[in-house]
Amino acid sequence: MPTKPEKKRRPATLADVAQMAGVSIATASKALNGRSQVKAETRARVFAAAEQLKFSPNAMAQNLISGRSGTIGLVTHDLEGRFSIPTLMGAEDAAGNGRTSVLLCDARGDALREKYHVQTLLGRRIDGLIVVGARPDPRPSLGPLPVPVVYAYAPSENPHDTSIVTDNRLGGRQAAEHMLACGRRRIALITGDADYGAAHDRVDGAREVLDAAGAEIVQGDALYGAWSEEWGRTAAGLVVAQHPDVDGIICGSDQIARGVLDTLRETGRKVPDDVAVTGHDNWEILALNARPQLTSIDMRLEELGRQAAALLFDAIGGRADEGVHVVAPRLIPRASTGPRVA
Amino acid sequence: MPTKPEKKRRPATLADVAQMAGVSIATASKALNGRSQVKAETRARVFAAAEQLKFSPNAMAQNLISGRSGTIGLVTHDLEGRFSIPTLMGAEDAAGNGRTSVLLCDARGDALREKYHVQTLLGRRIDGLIVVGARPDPRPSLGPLPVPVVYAYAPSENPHDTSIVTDNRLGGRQAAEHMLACGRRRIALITGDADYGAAHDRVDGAREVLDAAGAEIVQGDALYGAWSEEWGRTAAGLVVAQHPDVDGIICGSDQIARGVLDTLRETGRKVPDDVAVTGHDNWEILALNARPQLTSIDMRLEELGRQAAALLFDAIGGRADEGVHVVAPRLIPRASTGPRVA
DNA sequence: CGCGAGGCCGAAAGCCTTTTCGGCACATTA
DNA sequence: TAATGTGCCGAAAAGGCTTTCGGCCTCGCG
Repeated sequence: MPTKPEKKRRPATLADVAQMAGVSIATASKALNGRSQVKAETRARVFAAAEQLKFSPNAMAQNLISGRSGTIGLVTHDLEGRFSIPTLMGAEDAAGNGRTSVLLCDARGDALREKYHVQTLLGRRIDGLIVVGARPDPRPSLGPLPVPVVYAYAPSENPHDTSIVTDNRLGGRQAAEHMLACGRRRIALITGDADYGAAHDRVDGAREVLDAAGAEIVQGDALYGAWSEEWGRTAAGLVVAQHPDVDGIICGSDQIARGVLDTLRETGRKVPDDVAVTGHDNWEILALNARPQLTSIDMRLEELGRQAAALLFDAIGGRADEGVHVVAPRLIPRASTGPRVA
Repeated sequence: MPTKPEKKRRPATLADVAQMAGVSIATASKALNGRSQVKAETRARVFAAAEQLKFSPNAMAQNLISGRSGTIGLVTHDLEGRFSIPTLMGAEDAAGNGRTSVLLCDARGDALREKYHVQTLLGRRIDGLIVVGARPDPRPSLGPLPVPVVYAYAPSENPHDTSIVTDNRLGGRQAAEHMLACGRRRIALITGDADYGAAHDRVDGAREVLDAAGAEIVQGDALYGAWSEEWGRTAAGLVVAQHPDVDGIICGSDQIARGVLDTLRETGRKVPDDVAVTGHDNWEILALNARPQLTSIDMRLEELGRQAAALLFDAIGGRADEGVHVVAPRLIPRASTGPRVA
């Protein structure tokens, strides 16, 4: 059946409420906002009228006065990506609990699109901006903007901007320390694309710990390749062929670790009895479905996002805190690591 | 150069531009908006002033007049989820190309939180609302709202709402037809949680095609279990033990398919020579890393999101199109299917 | 009874922009 | 010259709300 041409009923305004309650607009406003200069009985009348008219204050008008929009912009570069989403979640969470809403834009790694989005967001008078990167390497600064900016996951190249990132070096250390705690002494490092600073940071952290403990890094250095299971299988094949006595493999990602586990199983190594394996990212869909389930480094990205929002709110409140902040990851122990079984 | 002691550098307003250009506010507005009643030379002066002051019109004031906010709300229930994100991307894409921005809220499957978010979104005078579900089963309607609503991925229970979903039944048919095209005649169906309507829809679609072709469904019915690799391994073990002559397995998800592939390899079956396998969802991180790479049904969720936005814009424009719309999935052929090799 | 003190309420300004409409200056026509 | 156009521009209202400030009324106290 066709739509009934109902008269377009615009939403109730404060004036409507005031009229129904028999008071002035000013009084209605004060009543609804809890100002003290209204008699209790009057206030009740106003509330009743507002209720009946389903009045909800026009945020645009309110913001026009206050000069604040009660929104923050969230520009992401990787909406389909694994890493930006949890960050976004944390930020949305921190914002949603308050009175601010999130305007989302996806710039898809395109600087031009980013600029365009930032411009329209500024036109909407956002109170602040969070920029979520697609990968952890530093990115160009947006330059001075009329509102505070926080760079999350990917830090700004400008140290005077406010950034918050995950501590990849510490993640590497945690993996290595865990290996040592499991009694492993001949460790292989298999990681992804050497173009990623994060790959090196994780390796550096691990090497620092292993060197200090006098443990061996088989082949002397990490194996760089790709962030894929395929590379994990290949690299693990190399390692077990050339160093049959390897007893621990630290992987730069959970995908790589999945590949490593496959090769180990197919070459007859028991995990963790013969070889312990750690992943990185704690991507549960991979880590929990692995055989055995995968010990992994959780970057706590959601927490990162939450803190990004917290930093932003601080900056909006005038307490800017420039520089690069870090969120400590944590190791989630599962069945792929444990003591050696000789 | 006498600089005024500006205490707080608020963003430039139209009045500032007008003053600098030596014209009235009205003229400045008309100049910037391309109205015809301005002399070219005057217009140039205004533009120059705007440029210099970095003027960007206050969207809140504009919207206050027009009554439209130029924003749409996007309520998701599964921000970390695999399925809502592409839908959200498509919607963001469709909106971002126009002049509308997206206000994002995550309700986390909580109806109360959803209600709260919808309320604040309405306060912000969104022009429309998209609700993205976490799973494809029908969900309660939000009831009549002062703005158009489109339910994406999870349809509304109310057939008079506008919903858009993926065609799971067709997805099942596509998988089955592909199996037949590959010459398979003894097919097993392994799928996930029987609580999901989508699981049944996919099975029904497949059965319809297989029955029509007179092909055998081993064990007579689908095996329902969980959406996990573990279940895929287990179920595949059952199937090959009881029906050694199975030559095709249609899986309800890529995760299940991954598990199935593992078991097939470990029981010495060659894929696709002995058994062909299809997944569902085309989750590339799983499908592309599988051995062999996995043929899968792509639900085209991004397209679904785009169409959701398109439907919403239509409704905002007065051309509402109620009912449940479907997006056709498509099969992505990869190495896990192919002709039998006797 | 007079007077200051509060307690409540309402008129009006203001936020920033768009849009309507009236007015002014100049050119054209009768 | 007077009447009519035409092209540009500006005053002012509108949009919904908050806030300031002045005014009225009642009350308590001297």
